[in-house]
Amino acid sequence: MENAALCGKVMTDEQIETLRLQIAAYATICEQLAEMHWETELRQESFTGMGMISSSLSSDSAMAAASGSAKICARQRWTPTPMQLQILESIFYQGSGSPSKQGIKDITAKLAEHGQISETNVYNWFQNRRARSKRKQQANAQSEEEAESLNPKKARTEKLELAPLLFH
Amino acid sequence: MENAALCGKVMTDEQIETLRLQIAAYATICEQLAEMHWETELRQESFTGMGMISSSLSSDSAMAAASGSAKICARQRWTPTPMQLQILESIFYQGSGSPSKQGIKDITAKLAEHGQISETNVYNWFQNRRARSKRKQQANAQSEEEAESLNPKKARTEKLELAPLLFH
DNA sequence: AATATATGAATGAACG
DNA sequence: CGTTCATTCATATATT
Repeated sequence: MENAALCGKVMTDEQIETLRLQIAAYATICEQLAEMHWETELRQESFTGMGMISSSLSSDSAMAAASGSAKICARQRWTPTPMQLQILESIFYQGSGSPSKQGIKDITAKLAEHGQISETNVYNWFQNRRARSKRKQQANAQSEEEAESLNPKKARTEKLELAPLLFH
Repeated sequence: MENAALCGKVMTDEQIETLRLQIAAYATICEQLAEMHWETELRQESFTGMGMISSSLSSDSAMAAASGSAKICARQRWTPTPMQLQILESIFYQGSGSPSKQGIKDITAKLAEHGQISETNVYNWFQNRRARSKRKQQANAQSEEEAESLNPKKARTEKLELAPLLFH
């Protein structure tokens, strides 16, 4: 960075923005790795039992581990990565509001390239998207009253749904 | 990193593709923002539902710069007036923790006499009120526990910001 | 001002 | 599918 001062900008603003996006993507990946790590750790509970007297630790230790202590991290809910969100939005926007069973499989497969995801996640996402989209329309419908009579500017823009994407 | 420009490819094809998609998305969003701007200017009514602008854009300097002097940055969150708050609290206290759809309409109408408000605001308020009321009770349940020693139950600070690192 | 808290809003998942 | 819950995010307000 020091050289930047001497030589002028090394990167355009756009490139810097690109970088920022990439960084965000990596942050997401790291989160997912962390989550995978936790899940693996949980799964190990059952496996580690093999080297021990499994019967004796059946319920008690399991309960103790589950309830009392760390349980490190209780399940976090899935959050779409920016990339996943964008893909989802574009699919939704392109008309396929209710993908079929197979469609969900395909979409899930595609999104899996950009982060951990399950078919249930995709299914829920479309469910919610539809529901909230519809509710928003209903809300808009209430403003129908006055526009009717005296408003000739019906060049009325299509109410479009936009894709909120972006990072925090 | 700073020498990347001198060393050939800085980004993989996939990364470039990602960038391209992002840019396309930004273009779309800009169009839609502009359109929304007009619409919101036309109708002063509930900016409640229209939150999509600020939250997602806040971190993006480029977008912020784009909006520039034009305002677009409308959305402030609703804040109940003391009078509205009092009415809401009394309704909640009187047992109607979950007002019906129609109930929300009525309440909204009543509160509108004391300041700008929308049904969504009322809906959210009751949602939050219930949730936080319940959480208080939960807190009591914890007193049963051994107020004890070393249970660091809250790994709560978790929402880590992780460092990005490297391209591949 | 800077930090801490309160609270309006967004959203993934669950429920009927 | 429509509605509700639980959690999280972001901002307004309070406190130092």
